[in-house]
Amino acid sequence: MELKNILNKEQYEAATHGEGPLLILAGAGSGKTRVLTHRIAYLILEKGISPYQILAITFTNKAAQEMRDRVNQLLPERQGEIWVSTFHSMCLRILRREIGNLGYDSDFSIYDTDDQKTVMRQVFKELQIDSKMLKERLVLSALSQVKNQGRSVSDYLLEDPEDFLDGKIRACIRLYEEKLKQNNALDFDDLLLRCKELFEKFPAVLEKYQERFRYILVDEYQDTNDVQFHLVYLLAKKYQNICVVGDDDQSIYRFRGANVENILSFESHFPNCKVVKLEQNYRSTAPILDLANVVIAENQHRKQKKLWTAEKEGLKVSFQEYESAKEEAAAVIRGIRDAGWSYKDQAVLYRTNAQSRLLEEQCIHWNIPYQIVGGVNFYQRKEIKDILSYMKILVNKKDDVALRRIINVPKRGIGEASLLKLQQYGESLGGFSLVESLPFAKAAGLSGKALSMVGSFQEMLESWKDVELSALIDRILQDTEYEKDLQAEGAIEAESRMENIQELQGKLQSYIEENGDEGSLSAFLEEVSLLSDLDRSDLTEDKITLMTLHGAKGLEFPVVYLVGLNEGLFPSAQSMFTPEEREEERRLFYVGITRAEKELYLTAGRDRVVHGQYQSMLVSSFVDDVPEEHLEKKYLYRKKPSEEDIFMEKTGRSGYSSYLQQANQSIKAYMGQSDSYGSSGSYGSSGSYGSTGAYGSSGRSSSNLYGSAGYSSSKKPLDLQAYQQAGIIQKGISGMSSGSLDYQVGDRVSHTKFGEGEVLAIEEDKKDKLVTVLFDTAGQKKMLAGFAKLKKL
DNA sequence: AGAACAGAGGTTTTT
DNA sequence: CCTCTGTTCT
Repeated sequence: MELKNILNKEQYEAATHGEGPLLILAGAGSGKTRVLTHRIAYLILEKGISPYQILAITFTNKAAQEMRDRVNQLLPERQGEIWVSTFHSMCLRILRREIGNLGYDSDFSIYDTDDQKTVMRQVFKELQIDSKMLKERLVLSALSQVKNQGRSVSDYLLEDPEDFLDGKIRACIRLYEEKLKQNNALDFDDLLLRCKELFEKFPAVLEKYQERFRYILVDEYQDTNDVQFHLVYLLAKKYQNICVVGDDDQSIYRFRGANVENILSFESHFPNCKVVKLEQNYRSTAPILDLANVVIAENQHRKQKKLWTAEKEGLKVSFQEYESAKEEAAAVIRGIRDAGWSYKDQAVLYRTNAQSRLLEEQCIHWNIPYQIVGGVNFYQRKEIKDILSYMKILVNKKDDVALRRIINVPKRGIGEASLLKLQQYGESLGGFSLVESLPFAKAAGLSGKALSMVGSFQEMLESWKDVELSALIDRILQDTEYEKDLQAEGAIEAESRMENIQELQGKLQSYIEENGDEGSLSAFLEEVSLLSDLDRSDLTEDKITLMTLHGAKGLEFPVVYLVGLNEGLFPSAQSMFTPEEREEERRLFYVGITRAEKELYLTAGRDRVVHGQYQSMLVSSFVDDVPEEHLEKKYLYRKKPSEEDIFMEKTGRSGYSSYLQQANQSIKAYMGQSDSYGSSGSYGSSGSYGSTGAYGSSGRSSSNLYGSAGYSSSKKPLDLQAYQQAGIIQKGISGMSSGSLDYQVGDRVSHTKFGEGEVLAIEEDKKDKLVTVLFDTAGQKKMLAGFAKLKKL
């Protein structure tokens, strides 16, 4: 093969690198998949490596599929021998074989985010924790963090809690872990963590896989988290034939534990490593690439590099602000309709899934075929999860979560009371799960209708034992009369749900065709449990694509619209506080820009509905920051308003700077005399301050922004409302929830994002207590309500 | 046990 | 605004 003619110098160098570690720093659009696939082909054809010894890891199933396809094109006769999989599916495959070592049954279930929440809700109930005080997702994210760092959860639980709240969190985690074990279930994070533990505790097992996978390739390495790094490290340790590809500028998964350091310090983990930089971009025109370079150059923490292209021509990139998000959506969709491109060549990208709705409405209105990728996951839909739960309990008899989900769907008159009896009886038998306890319903004390229904339910399960896999879904639908139950919701709804079930059936059918006799129910469930909606998308149909920026990673389109470039939305309001978060948002912007091949349009809408109320938003600072020569900008009315303007608009007064001074003095004075406790006051309790970018009236419902919510306090140390208006302090930053915990006025506290602060007031706001804290971080004063992320010092 | 009602809370991003 | 949760009533 004349690789030299197909690849450029650097690509060639990377593809034909021999033994030893290799780091490929591949900029956006620099042909990294090409390099990876050719490298695989090179190893097999030129180096005589057996395909069996190659492991390629990607981030999504879709990417895995694409790589498989492209490798197959190069090596049609060696299909299927190479392991191309995601981290999760790789670990799953290994665990299915080896998890016996860790004391699990190999028929374990996999719990997705919803299942995790279900379990955590049970935990809260059992520990009698009020979900006002602690949020399920807070505990789950704490746990996820531990797991993603590759720490052993049992070690973590041995540590002393840092405070009261932390103690509660740990108690929840302990019980959660017990429950998962009881249910013979693993969550997503467990798949990785257990696999790592397996390798560490059983050297023989590790060695087996080290021997097997002599050559390892990892794509999107910048988004690996610590466990993933360890897995790679362990597997590659012996032979050091590890090749990773990534771009630190495209690291956008920090929120789920991705650690950019993994790629930045790869060279120190694998000392004799060869580094290849791919900087020539083959995707985008010069103006697009130019904008991308300007944007990403603002980030401090990155490896220096500059993409270039031979493609000098190209349409200039433009930015347009619209009156409202609705008009923005309309203009974009009309633009798509009138463009000379086919629909499938055009994509609209946005920051949050919620933004898809306006666009969808416009597509319907203008009759444009569209496809929303992501959002509500197919596999998380109620009807799909129901059917899958029926299937799950046939495989894993310990899966109480699945059983509870469907034992009364459709309604059978088996309620909470009956389940409790069953559960208790099962426990008395020595750890019987609910499914295992079903035959003992009578002994457990059930009677009447519930008893007979449990009996027939159990017979039904029994009768499914010998049903052919291909007929199973139909049988379930038939025996449970599931469709009848759906009808209750309404005919249209039922129809679409049945369509989804048919799609699942189709999925099962093609699974059976692919796997033949090898296919089993448990293997099917396993495959399905790791699929996401992104994997379902078919980008070859002639429809425009709507998706989040995260979903767009790794894809490219001739024409791209980046919508919703409003401060508070993108960059997101919750990620503007630390430089790291801001940089990550900017990388996301960069990823968006670099998806475009020929044309790129940036847009914003001034007014948009947030929580049912209109908010007027500023143009994103990401747009403001770009000099005119790189981006043609059309603001609607004016440039970004000054602080003075904002103050004017809100208060109708001038003299912002003297006001600011006065305000600062007042705060200082207050902090100085903070031993005089007891002040309380409810201010601004209308609480719709969502985004920091909101600065007031759009003429519609601005009153809530600085409106009349009563300030009632006997002592009135601060004119808090005024401070809010002046933008010195903020209240109601989302992500912090209200509740009650033992804080007192004057306590020093620390917050994960804002650093140290002092409890300023504890207010009684209807039912909930609100803890209000004044933070003084990096010279900026911030007011927060709630305590979810607070630690007492 | 189940339906009907009221109220609170919630929006990043995903394997 | 819309969805999910908890409560009350049958």
